[in-house]
Amino acid sequence: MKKIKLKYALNLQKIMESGQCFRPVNLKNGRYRFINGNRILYCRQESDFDIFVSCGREEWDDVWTSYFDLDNDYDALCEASEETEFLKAAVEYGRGIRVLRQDPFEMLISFILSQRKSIPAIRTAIEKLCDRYGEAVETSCEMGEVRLFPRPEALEHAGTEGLLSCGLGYRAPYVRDAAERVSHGTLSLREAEFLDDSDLFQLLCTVHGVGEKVACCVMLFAYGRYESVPSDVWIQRIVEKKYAGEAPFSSWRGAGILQQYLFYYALKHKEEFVK
DNA sequence: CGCCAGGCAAAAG
DNA sequence: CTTTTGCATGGC
Repeated sequence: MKKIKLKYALNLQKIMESGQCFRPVNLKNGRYRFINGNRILYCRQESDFDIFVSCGREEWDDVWTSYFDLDNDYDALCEASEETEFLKAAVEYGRGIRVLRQDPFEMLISFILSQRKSIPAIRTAIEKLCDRYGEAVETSCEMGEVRLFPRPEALEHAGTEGLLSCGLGYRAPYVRDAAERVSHGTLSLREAEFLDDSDLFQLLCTVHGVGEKVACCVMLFAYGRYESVPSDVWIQRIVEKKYAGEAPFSSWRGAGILQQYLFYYALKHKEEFVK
């Protein structure tokens, strides 16, 4: 394990619980496991500014720094916005959260199947998909075998029946359609990187089962579009309770990042927000 | 058992 | 164009 000193606060537990990722785990021996594409990282947290990682310095700099968005000063974003009392409290409470830059296909599928599911149920469904259709990888740390998120071809060939057996329900055809389009090259998630926000949004919405909210999640969590602000039931509750029904987020720079603090705060204070 | 879940597409008004 | 409705299944 190599020790890394961080420029900005990073908190693995908060990231794991912030609803933007579904596969990272706390292994309960003080170690966390993150998966980014075909790379696997084990880490142990000493403080918000010191972690031990299983990779070398080179891989950390090349792969994980951008995954954890560690060149971005989130506190500066907060100060630059038209800050509200609640935003300040939420940023304080959630300090160490990072908006991860995750694999586009994984995000597309994950958020398509997330609709009308609780976060624990989303995790269960995704793990089943990985166990059945993901490539098995042996880790060097004697941590056993890990399954990667399935490739588009694997989900395409899983068939609606296979997807149904992972608990996808009525979303199975949506996932199949998306996997097929990516697998056939009809939808190029790599070229989508070069589209501006508006074109990217419209492209994502052409996928069956992708609406405004899912498209925003993919833009924010896979493509680093930090002005993208997914609006779901939790955000609507926050707007009602704390902003008198009118969301000021959309005008903030880095609104997607700041909104993530609000979302995390609400998730961890359910009593306060559930009607 | 009943209720709800990081919504969406299709139908109806 | 805006509003309503049906949706499969797991977690609690």
